[in-house]
Amino acid sequence: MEQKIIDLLKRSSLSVTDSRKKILESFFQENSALAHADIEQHVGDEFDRVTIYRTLQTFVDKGIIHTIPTPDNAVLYALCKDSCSAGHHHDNHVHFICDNCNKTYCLEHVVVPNITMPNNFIASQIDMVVSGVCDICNSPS
Amino acid sequence: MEQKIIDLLKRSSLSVTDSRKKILESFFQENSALAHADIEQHVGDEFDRVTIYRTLQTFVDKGIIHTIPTPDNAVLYALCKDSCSAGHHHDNHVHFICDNCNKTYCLEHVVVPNITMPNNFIASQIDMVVSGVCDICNSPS
DNA sequence: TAATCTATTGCAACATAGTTGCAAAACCTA
DNA sequence: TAGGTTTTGCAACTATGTTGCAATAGATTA
Repeated sequence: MEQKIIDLLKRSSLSVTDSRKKILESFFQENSALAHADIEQHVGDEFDRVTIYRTLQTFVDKGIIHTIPTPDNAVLYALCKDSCSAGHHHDNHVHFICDNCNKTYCLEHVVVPNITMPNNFIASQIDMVVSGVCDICNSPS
Repeated sequence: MEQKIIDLLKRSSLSVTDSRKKILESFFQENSALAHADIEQHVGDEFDRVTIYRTLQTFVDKGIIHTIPTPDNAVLYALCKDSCSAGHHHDNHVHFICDNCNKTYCLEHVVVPNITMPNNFIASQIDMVVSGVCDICNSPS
């Protein structure tokens, strides 16, 4: 784990610091999208609020994570898959927010469908966010 | 215009007040989705910030307007069409944000396509936000 | 249309989210 | 390990949104 994270940082030409390692660790451990507050909680008060903001921004810039728009307008961050490169996300999958457990998933295999735009409208980016009940919350206990 | 607004308020069993009239007027005049800040600007300092927040919330509750999630996580509000009733929006159209003029449109005639969910995921709501260049910005001047 | 009751507004205070400048500390390179 | 560079923490600030409560405006009924 430690090594995987260090490699990822180096590959993105970022210096390896404690806060970056800890924050990336949160994403690998949780395996779902995280809000700023989730991360703050996960790393404890080991790092300053500002550092977390700046680290997340850096990760977005480098294409390590991407942001997800949500219906209630909280900012969520999730790990990008390998196909993402700095500044150019191939982020055309659907996001799913569970109304029950509140987790957010990247549905990597559900591709955003094409839509027909009205005359003279040109689409460059499409965000699709589905909410409902996830597989875990939906399975019989 | 005045009468149309008063009727709409009465139909929603809301009392007719100056702030409600003025805020609704903004929506009818602009004919695009508005952020809280847009409205604050439009009505001037005639009304308190708090009043605007509460009025928008009331309108959402009554199904007069609906919120739109945006990729940069600003809250936008837009008029609901007649098919919306209190609490139950038939809000299955696509929203469009112009990267150039920054206006947000409800593409009333572009219906959110069906998607196939992974096993055991159940979708209850789908939000689709497209960004790009709108017809006005795209037409030759 | 005046009296009364209820709903709405404005104010003040607070809470949360996010940003910026700058000095101190940590990281990387050689 | 010495140097320059990057990152961090602190403090202060802005923007955004919320709550309680007293004052006011709207609706209702006689």
